[in-house]
Amino acid sequence: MTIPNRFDHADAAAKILKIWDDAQCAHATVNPDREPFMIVIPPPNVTGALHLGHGLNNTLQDIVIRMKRMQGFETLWMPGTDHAGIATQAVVERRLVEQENKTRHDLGREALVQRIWAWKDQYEKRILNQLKRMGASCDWQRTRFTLDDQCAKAVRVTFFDLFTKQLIYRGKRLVNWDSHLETAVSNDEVNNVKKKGHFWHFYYPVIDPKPGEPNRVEIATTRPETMLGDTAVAVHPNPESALDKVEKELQAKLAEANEKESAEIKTQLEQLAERRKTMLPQLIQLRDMAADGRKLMLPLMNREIPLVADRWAKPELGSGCVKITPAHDPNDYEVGMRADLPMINIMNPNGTINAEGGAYAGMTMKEARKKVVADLDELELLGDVEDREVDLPISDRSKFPIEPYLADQWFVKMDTLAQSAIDLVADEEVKIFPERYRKGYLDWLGEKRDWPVSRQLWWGHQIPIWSVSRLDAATKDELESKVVAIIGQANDMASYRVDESDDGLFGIFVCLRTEDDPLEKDFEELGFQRDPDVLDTWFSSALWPHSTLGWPDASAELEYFYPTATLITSRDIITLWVARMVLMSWNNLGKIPFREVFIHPKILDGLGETMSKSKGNGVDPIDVIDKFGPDALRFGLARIATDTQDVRMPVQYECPACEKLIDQTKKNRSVPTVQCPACKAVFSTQWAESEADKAHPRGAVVSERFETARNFVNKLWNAARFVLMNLEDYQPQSVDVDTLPLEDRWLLSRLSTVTREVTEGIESYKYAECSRILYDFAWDEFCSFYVEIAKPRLNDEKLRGTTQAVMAHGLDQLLRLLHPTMPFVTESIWAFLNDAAASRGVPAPTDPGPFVMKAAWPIANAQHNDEAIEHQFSEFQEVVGAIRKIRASQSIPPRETVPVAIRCSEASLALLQPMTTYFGQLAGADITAIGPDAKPFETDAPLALTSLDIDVHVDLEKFIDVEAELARLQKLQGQLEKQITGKQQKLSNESFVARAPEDVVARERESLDELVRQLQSVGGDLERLESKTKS
RNA sequence: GGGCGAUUAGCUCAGUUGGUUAGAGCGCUACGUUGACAUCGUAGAGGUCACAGAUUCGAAUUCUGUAUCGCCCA
Repeated sequence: MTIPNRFDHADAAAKILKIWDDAQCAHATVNPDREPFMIVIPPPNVTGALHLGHGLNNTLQDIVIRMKRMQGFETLWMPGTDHAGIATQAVVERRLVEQENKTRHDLGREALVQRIWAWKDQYEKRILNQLKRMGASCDWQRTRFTLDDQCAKAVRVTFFDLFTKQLIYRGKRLVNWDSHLETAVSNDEVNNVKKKGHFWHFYYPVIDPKPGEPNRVEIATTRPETMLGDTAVAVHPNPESALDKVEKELQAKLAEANEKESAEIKTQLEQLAERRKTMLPQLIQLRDMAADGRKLMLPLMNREIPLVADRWAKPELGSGCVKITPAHDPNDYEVGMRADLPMINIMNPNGTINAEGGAYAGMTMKEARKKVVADLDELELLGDVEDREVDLPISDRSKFPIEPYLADQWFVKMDTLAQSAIDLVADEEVKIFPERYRKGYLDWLGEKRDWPVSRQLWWGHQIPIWSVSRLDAATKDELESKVVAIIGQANDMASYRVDESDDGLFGIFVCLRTEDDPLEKDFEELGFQRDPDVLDTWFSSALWPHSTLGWPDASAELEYFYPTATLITSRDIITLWVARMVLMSWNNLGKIPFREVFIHPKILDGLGETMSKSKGNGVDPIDVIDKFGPDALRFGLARIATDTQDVRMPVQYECPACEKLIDQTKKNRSVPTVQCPACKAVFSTQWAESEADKAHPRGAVVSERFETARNFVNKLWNAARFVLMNLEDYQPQSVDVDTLPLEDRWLLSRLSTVTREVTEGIESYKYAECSRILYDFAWDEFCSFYVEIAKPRLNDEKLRGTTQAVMAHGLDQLLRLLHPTMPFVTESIWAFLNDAAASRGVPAPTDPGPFVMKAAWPIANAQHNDEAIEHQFSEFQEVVGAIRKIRASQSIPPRETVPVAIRCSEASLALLQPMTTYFGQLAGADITAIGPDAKPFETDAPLALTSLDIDVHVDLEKFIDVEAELARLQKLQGQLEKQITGKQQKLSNESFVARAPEDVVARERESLDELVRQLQSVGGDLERLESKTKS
């Protein structure tokens, strides 16, 4: 058998994928003979290709899925993608502008949607291919898309149900308006950035002031243009008590403050006192004027606006008065609601000033701002202009500033829905890991804020509501009776509601349960029009676990697989997605969607920033796979998935010419070409646009963090290669475990422990720990010790057969345990192992099956677990280590064999005697004496293993380097003395001796004794060596 | 402003209920390639566990505060 000494992942992976696919290894069916286990994939957005974060997310899911499949569950991993309304439409629109200089309105709804479908097809294909190449064992025959017919049906039925339950209502609400995309975006899609701005002070004249009253009021704003929509100026209803309250808080803070803070607070208190003196009387006067109904003249618009008393005005800040623009500021909106103020919308959907802005109509916000300030200045109504840092809300989708905007939106009432999702997590029906994320989930739902679900987009599930509005009472009654007549008996398919608006007019809203219902036409003939808006993407994602299984239709799959077992996702969508899946599942099915949720860390780049394509630091999993292989990608990700903290992963460009890795910096990650510092070749990056730049070969962005994992794959491959090379004459045989030599029983015991730890670890999402356990076991125990010991045994005809049996079993078990993390290399080796040892196992050989992917997961054999054996073996390992240390300090060449004498107890002798030959293999040692009577050599290098009561002596006759030996012993002596001093101090501390538990004290005493003995022995050795050099 | 988390070797991270000399990988140093593996082996150097207090016989670990960083919410 010839096996190459490198695992050719590129060649193997494609073949293995095909074999699995042909054998339908990942296909799940309803199978009453097995217990079901299902996970739904968090559907990736079709907006763009997958990055390393997806790589992590899907690797973790696949590890669980693969283990469960091997454990015999009927395992379904449901794949699919998400249409990601705003994000995807925004990308396509941006390209439209860039490439054709067209807007969506130039194209029209149908044509734009068609373009987005084309985009979706392209990226869905790419994404699914990425997942497949990573080895994700999804049931690809069931692949879904949040906008496909089945999901659409689920969305429609759910929406109708909520509408019928009166949980969907229409409201004018202040929304975050993206005036570039011309849609509302949710709070979660808004980022606040700090920007330098100004604080402009204006004066509004008072109309008919009474004697003694001021003739103008000062207000200040960071957004002057909004004054066009002002409908009031507010002053605090009780400025004195408000100031008292502020002062009280400051005093309380002062009492607890440190020196530095207290100075600051004192200054604030002084300012407050000053304000009380100079401004309070005026604020009280203004409050009284407000009570008396005094009005102000809004400049530029020449509109009378009231002076109102409202707690939103802060007497401790600025002039103490605040302008109120209810239609363009969230806080002012609240004031407007409280004081029943008119709400004047001054903005067009595209962000320009509308007719309400009078002379300013048609200007952009920016232009209007400039002009308003200039005009007020002209009128001598402009006061100070301060520099100030302001929070500027930016749309995460378009990167344009957000305008608060009053718009008609559909809302889902969250009250009872949210409560159900709270209860289910609070009662641990749904468990969230790590547990700390529970709080955020519960707090967010606890606010029970209604969910605005309208999106002014074309890409998504169009809202199934037809409406007629602005009807007077009589017309309403007439139309309503017609609606009732049309609906008639079909009230399970159509539903309506009537709303009265502020101005006493009515609107009628009809919701239809199914797509293309013939009733549509009937309503349209009555003048009903379908709402052009689409639903928030999360509405369809919220149904994902059950819509993918066929809901609302009854399906055998739904019956069998639901609820799913676990959801593995990232923390930023706990509220947006996880919470909504819980409440929607409860609403639609009365069931939880999943029993557990695991939140995994995020991957950051070397600078601690999130990876993203727009920064240029994003890593494509495919690039990592091409360079390091899919197993290395997966193992490399799994081993960093702890539950504590996000992971930093420094990234590099790979020079396509010389393969050197070049660290990414803020500078070089945003340039179109980079010159390799090693070979001076120039390569292009994702930013290359000009033909000249693109002509250079592309440099992939990867991370050297995957080298460790790649090396591990190689180590496993080569260990397997060794095993396979020594199985040529393998014959299956049963093994009597009790009569096996120590090293075999040690391996079996370790396998039992590792199997238990890994099984429990994967079940509790401890990926990093499992990876480490497997890495250490495979490398440091199986390879470094078991295989090394097996070498001489395989040359011994008497031992060869059993050795082959145990070794084949060890490799077999290791492959199974590693398979969920490293599916390709393990499947590849599995095929070779099946050729060499078709039947294998301890104690009795069995048929392992054609695929490790479908092989049985190991069960920790408690009978093989033997602590005494493991302890004994570690004695052996320590002796090996001692010999190696002495050799290294003496620079004895590895190929030289050195005589070694081991002084030990009778018990240790019994253990070590049968293993003497292995010291040769592992430490190049020839054991000349072993047992209680073993003596030092004439030219001796000793090392005492006091805790084991073993002295290791190496004969240096042929190699003695006195200086080196003296140095080694002196260093040892120094270390011992330091430790002894520490222990002595500890033990001379009376309260330690008195108060620490007895066993701790006893252990300290014992170890001190041992150290002293060792020091004496080293002292003796030193003396002998010194006298020898003198003689 | 509120909440959550982090700070351990040059880098990236582990570190169970407080108890021998705080670990790993990469990087670094020295030595070593005819048979599984140089994507390797053996050994070594490298740490005031962010800082300041408190609790305790004993603190990387528990508590309080400070600083810095990250995320979420307002």
